[in-house]
Amino acid sequence: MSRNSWRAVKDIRIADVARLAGVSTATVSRVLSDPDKVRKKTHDAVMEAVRRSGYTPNSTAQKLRTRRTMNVLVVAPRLTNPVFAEILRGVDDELTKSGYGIIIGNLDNRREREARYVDLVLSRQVDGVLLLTGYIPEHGARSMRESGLPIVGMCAAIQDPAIPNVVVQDREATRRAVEYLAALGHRRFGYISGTLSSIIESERFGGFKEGIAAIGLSRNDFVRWEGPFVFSTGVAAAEAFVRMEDRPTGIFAACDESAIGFIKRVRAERIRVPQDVSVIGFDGVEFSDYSEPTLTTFRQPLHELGRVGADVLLKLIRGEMKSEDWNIRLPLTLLERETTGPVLHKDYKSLRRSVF
Amino acid sequence: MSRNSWRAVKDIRIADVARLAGVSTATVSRVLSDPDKVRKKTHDAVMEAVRRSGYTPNSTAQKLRTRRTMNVLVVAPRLTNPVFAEILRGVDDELTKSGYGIIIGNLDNRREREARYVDLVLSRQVDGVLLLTGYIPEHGARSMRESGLPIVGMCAAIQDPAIPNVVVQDREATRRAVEYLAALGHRRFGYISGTLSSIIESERFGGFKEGIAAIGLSRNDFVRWEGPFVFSTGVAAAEAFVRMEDRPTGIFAACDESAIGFIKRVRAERIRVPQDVSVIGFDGVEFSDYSEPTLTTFRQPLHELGRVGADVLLKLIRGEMKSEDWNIRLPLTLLERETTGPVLHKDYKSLRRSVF
DNA sequence: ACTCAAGATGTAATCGATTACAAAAATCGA
DNA sequence: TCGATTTTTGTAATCGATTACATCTTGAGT
Repeated sequence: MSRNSWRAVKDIRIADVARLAGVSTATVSRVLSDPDKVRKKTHDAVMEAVRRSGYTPNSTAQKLRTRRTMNVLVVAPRLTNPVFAEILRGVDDELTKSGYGIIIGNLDNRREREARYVDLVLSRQVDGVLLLTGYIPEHGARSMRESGLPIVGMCAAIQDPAIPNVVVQDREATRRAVEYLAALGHRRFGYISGTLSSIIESERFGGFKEGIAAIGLSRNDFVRWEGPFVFSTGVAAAEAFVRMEDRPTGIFAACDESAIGFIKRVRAERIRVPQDVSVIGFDGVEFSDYSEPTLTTFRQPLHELGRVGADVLLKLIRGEMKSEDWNIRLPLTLLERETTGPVLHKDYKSLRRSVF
Repeated sequence: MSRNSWRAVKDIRIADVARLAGVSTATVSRVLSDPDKVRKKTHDAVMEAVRRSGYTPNSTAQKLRTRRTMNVLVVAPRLTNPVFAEILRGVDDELTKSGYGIIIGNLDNRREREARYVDLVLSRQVDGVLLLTGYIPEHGARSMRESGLPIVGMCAAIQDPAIPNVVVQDREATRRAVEYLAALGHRRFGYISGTLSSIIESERFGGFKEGIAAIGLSRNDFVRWEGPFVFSTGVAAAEAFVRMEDRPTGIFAACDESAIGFIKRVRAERIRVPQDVSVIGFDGVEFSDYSEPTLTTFRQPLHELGRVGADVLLKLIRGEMKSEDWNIRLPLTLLERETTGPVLHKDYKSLRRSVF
């Protein structure tokens, strides 16, 4: 069986259409791309030939000739994460309007996969790149950076004047989270981290520490539990939490998954949320609406983030703007729901005694 | 500003490398694609030139010449659905091993988006198609079906001998769900549907009715609540449920989201799960592990489904097999957890009185 | 009817690789 | 060392479109 055994039986080229319509290939091309440049009568004849032959231009040939691929690479750390999936929807909506396609660069949290996507750039398979990671992938001798291709960062800011960033204000939001808990009377805090090497994590932890400082507390007034952005990180944090002598009462989780994992686990120990411990998440993914109790969290404008990022990239590709001075920072919304509340007892141990 | 203002300053072509190495373009090409065909000395000289110039072949030109794009189109109804995201991971793992890329066809539940992806096929931008939908998109005069491109169905079986299906046994599983609830003593059932027009839904509902018949009951012994595969469908079902006189005690939901939406809502009415009503979901997505109570559900082998589907498609593309007689059906696993239990009271009204 | 500009169409180069075929170089045996 | 054979390399056609430039039509103005 030949290697190309699967190919369509009939493959119609522009020359076939030209012959059928009795014109040159140039005319057929013009009819399809710039109809005003040909006479109505010719136009109709060509269109008729196109219809009858079922011709669709070979887009690879178009790409080669025009040097535009109409594709954009979106590099994401992990596709199963609903945050990235939702951003992707926004990106897709915007790109589709302009006829651009998406090629997914799913790192699946494995950094060695980067090489593959850098190659897509170097071999000119895309016209631009959206980075949902906080850094520019390197690869061998050359990198995306040197390719000259437009890149937009959509994670925490990439420090490079040539690269515009479209991000959310996670530092500010995290800081607000601490202040919000403090206003409810909390004075001992827990911080459940995300993936340590990620820039998002360091932004959020940075904001957290700013908040701690802002309310006049110090490094001694909080504990930090570490792990990636997944449910089980919250579960592990909860297990450390229940073993503590002097438990914090206000918990900030760097993502909703770990917040929910934490809550599920502490409730199994008959610790009540929010009466015994308040928990605040981050992201505002859909299932946080359905957790028990409903999660207090910051909702990211994910769809908008995707749309704005894609829009900036398209402007860059079209040469309608330069990279400098494009750092957009979208605000987050605090959803005050059921997992946070005022501190009931200063001394948690006495609380336990009184309840059980 | 010129239209191509973004393009890299230096663009190295194969001819540049050839000149640098003092050989012809044919030799450079051979060094890169079939190194054994050239003398070691030439090989080294060419590689040195490649390294020094930072050459990467223009893959669009390669595609045009070889008529292979090394891309596969994956058509999915909705990307934010964790089920599809997980399948996609499996697909990605398998395709990456063979050097193929993924182009995402996200329908976002809007059927009119199909045209765009049919065009990708007709304009020969992909070598094959994986359908996570239950039907082949049509478009204008021609369709994917006529393109002659290999297609693999990964939803409920597509009825076309030319198209292999790699699917899960959802009909059997749903039937088993009914029998499982019946074994716990349930005799009045509720069925929370998924998107009505989807083939998955009709498969699952079909299995449900088979189960009802198998335990000797009839159409009068269950109610069906309709809606798409989302949380709010379960919420709406719950609202109808609480208004009922003679409530069912065994609920099957066609997806975990609606099962969780249902549970969240009935608990708000102080109806207990599973003491008052048992709920069984479908899919086994990650957050079903963290719902309260932990959801009883069928776990789909999503990652494996993706890998197997991609593998079948690659075999088809390579001409290593024919489409006929390739219908793979993967089994599901029942996760018996906390939302199902034996029937406690035959008469639910007396139950309410006795409890509150 | 004639000129000339504007508009429509055709010819052929081009995008950047791969590869059939031809030509040259290396290898081998006698 | 010579010719036959095998291996290596080069030349040029090819994939299928777009588009600069040349050429031919059309129609307005006089």
